[in-house]
Amino acid sequence: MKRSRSVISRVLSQPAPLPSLASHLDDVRLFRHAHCRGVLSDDVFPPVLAACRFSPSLSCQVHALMVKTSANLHPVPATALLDAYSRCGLLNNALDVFDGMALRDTVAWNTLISCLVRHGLAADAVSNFRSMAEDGVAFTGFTLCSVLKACASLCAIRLGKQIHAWVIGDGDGSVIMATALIDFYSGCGMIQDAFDVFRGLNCEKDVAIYNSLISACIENRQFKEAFSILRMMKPNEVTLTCALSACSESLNLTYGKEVHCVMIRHGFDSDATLCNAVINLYAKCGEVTSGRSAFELIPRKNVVSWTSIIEAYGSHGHGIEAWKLFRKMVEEESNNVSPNAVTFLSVLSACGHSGLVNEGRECFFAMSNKYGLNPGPEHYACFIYLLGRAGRIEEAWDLYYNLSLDSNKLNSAVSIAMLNACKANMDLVRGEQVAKHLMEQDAENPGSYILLSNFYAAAGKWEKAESLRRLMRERQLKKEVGNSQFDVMCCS
DNA sequence: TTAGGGTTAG
Repeated sequence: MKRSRSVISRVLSQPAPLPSLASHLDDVRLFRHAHCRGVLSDDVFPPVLAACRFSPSLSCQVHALMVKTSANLHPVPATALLDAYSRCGLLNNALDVFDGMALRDTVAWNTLISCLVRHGLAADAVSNFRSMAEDGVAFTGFTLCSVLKACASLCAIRLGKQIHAWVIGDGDGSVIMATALIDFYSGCGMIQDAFDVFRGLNCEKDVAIYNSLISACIENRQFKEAFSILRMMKPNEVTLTCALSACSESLNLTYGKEVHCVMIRHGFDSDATLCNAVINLYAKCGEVTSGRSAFELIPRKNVVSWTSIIEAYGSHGHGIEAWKLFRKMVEEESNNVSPNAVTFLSVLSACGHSGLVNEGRECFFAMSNKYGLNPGPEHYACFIYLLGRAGRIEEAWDLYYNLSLDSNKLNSAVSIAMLNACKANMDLVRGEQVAKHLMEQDAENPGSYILLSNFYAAAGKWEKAESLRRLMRERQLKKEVGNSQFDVMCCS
């Protein structure tokens, strides 16, 4: 921020700006001022792009001005533009900027790779890392941190270990690199290697690396270790969010309440991310009312806050309350929050569990018609489950049949929902068609055999039910045994 | 003057 203000003020030939101008909005205003006075130069664009990197429309407007002044032809402003597009979600614009760059230095490649990782294109990130080397551009620690993230998503252990070996050889003992390595090993399920990186670090450890190790423990279900690390450190908001996540995952409500108290004592109770983790803790541990209280106290509720509380009610069978909250979310204009795909899934699921067919239908169609969101297979599965449970087998079948014409929209979750609908409505003919799809989609999943076997058993087709169990044994497929956990409260 | 690490909802 300091840098951006000084650059702009230099352009305007003005004295140092007032401290009150230190916001993104002020940067943009100053930029507009500079533009009106016709004093735009290449070095104005990077700080302004950093200021409007969360706004697609502002990024596009600045891009237009860059074309007008030819600033887009220079690597530094062009890289800043690529980064702005990447951060505000315009992936194709970002890639076009990179393609149009005549000179691509290390930073430009790093920004591209980081952009691809941010948008979930890990394989493309790795292939561009290789292209970078082929083009003779030297990589840096920045590059490797992004590539390690891609390796974790792809579970590319070999490449990740090669990078680790290179880091050791290069003598990069930075805490940032160590954090990236911990994330990589954790993502690949190699928690001991993550601990080895942590123990082997010779420089001062900061709060982020502790947080990373706690997250690694949670991801690998090592809750005891996560709590031990917590006791050794001075927590910040992120630490407490991780701690709450550990409590939710391990259903440790007692410790979760302690963390909630610590959070209030530290004055972190207006942090939306942390408050959302509190809602999730209470919901997972069955205390929906406490979750609701936490929700009501959040000063600026975001889409995750709303979705968390809707999910909390829905998963505990309170479909009507979940529906009411959804209506409140979309009707209160002051919220300035729109439901996303996860919100719709939570609402559909809540309606399904409570038999709210009309509400579920309204929600399903509003998703695309009103909010422009394409339902994914998980939304179709939820809606078909809801229809089947309510005896609307014809409507469920029409939807399923149309989906079966487009393989991108049909997966095993949708087929399982349809098979359950057929089972609930004793529709053997359609059920057998779905069973065929399911075995094509997921023949390695023991759950599919159990489901099909149960379907035939419910229809009285015992021989078919038994033959599926036999086939499962022959293929040595074993379903993982389910388990439940509960705390026993002792009152003296 | 551009790029890298830790957190929340299904």
